[in-house]
Amino acid sequence: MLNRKETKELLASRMAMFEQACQQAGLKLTHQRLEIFRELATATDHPSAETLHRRLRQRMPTLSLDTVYRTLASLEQKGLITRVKTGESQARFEAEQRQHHHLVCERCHEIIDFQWQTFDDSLLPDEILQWGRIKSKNAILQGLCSKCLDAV
Amino acid sequence: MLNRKETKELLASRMAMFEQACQQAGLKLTHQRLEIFRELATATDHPSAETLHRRLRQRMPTLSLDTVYRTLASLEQKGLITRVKTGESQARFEAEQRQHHHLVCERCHEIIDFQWQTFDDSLLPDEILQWGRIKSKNAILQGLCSKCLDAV
DNA sequence: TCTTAAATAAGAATAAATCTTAATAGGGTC
DNA sequence: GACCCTATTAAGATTTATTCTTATTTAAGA
Repeated sequence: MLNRKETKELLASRMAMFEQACQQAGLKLTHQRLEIFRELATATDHPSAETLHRRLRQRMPTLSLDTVYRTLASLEQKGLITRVKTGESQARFEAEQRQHHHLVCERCHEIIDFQWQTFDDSLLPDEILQWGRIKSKNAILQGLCSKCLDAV
Repeated sequence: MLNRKETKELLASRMAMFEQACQQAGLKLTHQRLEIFRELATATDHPSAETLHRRLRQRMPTLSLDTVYRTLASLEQKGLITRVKTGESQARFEAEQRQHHHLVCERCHEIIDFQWQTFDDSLLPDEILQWGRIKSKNAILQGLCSKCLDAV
């Protein structure tokens, strides 16, 4: 695990990278955009727009929900964040862009990231290759987390 | 590929299995329920509730959209159909319950099923096992299908 | 500092899904 | 086959999630 100082430095470098990416993408460095990204980048629970808005409102009381939606959509479009594929009604997001996979609790909808090098290294079935251009390859595991198992 | 007669027989046996499953689940065999399932079972495009409703209305003009939504929800809850995990605003469904994986075009949102035995046989990373009870393990590939690649 | 286009807040509007209610229809019982 | 009971349905109202409209503000380049 990282200590507080290391975590802080990591975030600072992520924010610096984000600012650079925004400039290259032609996006202005607005306070709202920076804070929305920062909140998402520090969250580990793949929050929805509403959840982010609720959290950010603590420190930015005038932030509108629409701005959160609009910002998430534009950052997704520029490839700076990702919309998580779920079956839920509210869309959920993540800032993590390194290769990883998801473990989803079908009861509480918690989503956990995990690494799986063996999968990343595996070759695709041959029939797939003629389909088009594959851009990403991910695993989704579903089940019940231990908390939900206990809660029965 | 199957010929017309084989396809017809396959569907008949699926419908028989579905009827049995409904009875075991305590669901009445209503005309609407049977037709909604039949339509989904013969579709290969992972349709949304609205798409199913549009198709079914050709032969069932009084079918309400609400019934399609309600039926899909109850069949999902009984494990007879599956809600496909996408990032789209409209939920999409499939009747296929055999193990398979998805190939998704990020431009036209076409979803193709495929088999991947190597993946199915692979072992999960150790850290995962303590998380809870894993019920399913699937791969999602994303990219651009050949039609969309050509259309640029 | 000035300018300009992009971004924002607020509330209206739309889209997707669910709820309410009265009517209908499986499917078990006689 | 007629009857009954409850699940299911259609229709339209409602809720929830997201997007649009418009007037105002602000980042960032001249």
